[in-house]
Amino acid sequence: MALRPIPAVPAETSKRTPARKGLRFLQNAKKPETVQRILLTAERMFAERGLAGARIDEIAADAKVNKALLYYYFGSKRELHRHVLERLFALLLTSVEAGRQNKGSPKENLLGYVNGYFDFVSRHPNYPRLVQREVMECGKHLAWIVDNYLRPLHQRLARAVERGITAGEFRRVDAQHTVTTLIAMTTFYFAAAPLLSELWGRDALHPRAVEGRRRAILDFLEHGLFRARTRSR
Amino acid sequence: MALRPIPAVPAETSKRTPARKGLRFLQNAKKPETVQRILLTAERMFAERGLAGARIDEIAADAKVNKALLYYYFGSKRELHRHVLERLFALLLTSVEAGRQNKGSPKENLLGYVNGYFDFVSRHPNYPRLVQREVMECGKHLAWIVDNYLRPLHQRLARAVERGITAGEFRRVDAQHTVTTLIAMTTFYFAAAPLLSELWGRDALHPRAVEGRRRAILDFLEHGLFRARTRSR
DNA sequence: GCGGTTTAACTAAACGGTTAGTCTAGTCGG
DNA sequence: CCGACTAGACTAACCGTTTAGTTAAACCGC
Repeated sequence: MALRPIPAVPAETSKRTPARKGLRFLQNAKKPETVQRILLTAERMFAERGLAGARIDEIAADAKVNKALLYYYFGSKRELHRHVLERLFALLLTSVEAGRQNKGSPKENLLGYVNGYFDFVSRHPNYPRLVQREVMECGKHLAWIVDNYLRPLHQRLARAVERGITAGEFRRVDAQHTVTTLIAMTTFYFAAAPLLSELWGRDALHPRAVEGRRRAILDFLEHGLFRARTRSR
Repeated sequence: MALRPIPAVPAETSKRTPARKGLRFLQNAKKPETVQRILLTAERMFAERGLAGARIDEIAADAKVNKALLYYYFGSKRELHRHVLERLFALLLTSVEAGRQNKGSPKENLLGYVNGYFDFVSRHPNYPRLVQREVMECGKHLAWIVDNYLRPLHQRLARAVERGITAGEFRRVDAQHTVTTLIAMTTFYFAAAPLLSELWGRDALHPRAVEGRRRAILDFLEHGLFRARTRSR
């Protein structure tokens, strides 16, 4: 049943991230497909079992390379994990960047963010589990992620909500909690997809199920946040 | 700041779960407080770092017992982990059982569940992280948890939603997705509490913050689910 | 074009630190 | 005496990491 592992999805853009010193594969990269295969396999494993639970041997075997190659490219398990995360965060940022529209009403603006985030996560279903894992342990690693990636996103969303409130399009809600709820509705669904598949007896990541989820979120959002002419307050 | 570990909370009832054969501490239990201390420490560690990430030596040291005592009582790391989970599930079931009210309108009924779940989670903030960890990996362990604990709960909630719809009190929403959203709004908040604390610069588990979250959820629920006279559809 | 050199990609196998789990010998309170 | 518990040494396996190579292609002077 739907408890098969969730495959990692490669980057949609062929151009790679700018060079980082000390990392061979980003400088010359004669065979980028191997590095990709390692990254995608690692993404899947880390999402499923976490940094501590994933096994280097298994990642190497699944990626069909010798495990020494992981060290040749990434230096250590932690570094590999960091690269998996950073790759996804970079994709998320560009994805959200692409989906935003500064013109348009606050409602259209917010819906752009919500749909953008939902699109990204449905294209990268491992992302929520990887981030959830980071977010659940209170280490300094977390602070770094928050400062560099999550806080900017949350602040944008919060501002979008506040603009909607001052424009009178949204109800007078708590912006912080509303953003949390928005993120939760998408993130939880994909992070708990194995559970929901088991629970419903059908694959929660099937495209039809995913679109159903999107509709449910937009519906809830519509009647939970937006002030319509026919509704009070 | 708010990145301190989240303490585990002991059972509210003094009576223990019925005896299981093969487990010394449940049969005679001359010093139940030691067993409790082990369980609560393990709960905190497993929530923070997961089964694979938590260290037996560290749990023993934090619980101020000799490591051999963990094996004396629980036999293995996995068994200890299983007991931590089962203890919490048992508490959850009794807690939800206590909070339900079959009389009353569908709305009151559903609110009873939502508040009951919220109360339980806010009293046991480690629960969401422990369960989230289980739910994210697709093992057979998951199927067992779902069948025994999660499915019954979800079904009750789904029926509560459906009754509200047929009674005309709720909008005509998808019951499954609505339940998922209800669970998500509470679960995600507490599971991601370390993140939110970091993000907001204040402790997300502080009682005032927790009550703020409850209000936000109920508000969202009110305007997202319930059909009011003044609202359309 | 051709031998020789370099370099990136990759491997087999060992190495060694960590850690779950065990054992012994014993203490202490009732 | 017995059951709860400790101190701490110990083991065996697991698993991250390293080493010491091999292969193949690109490069280069002639």
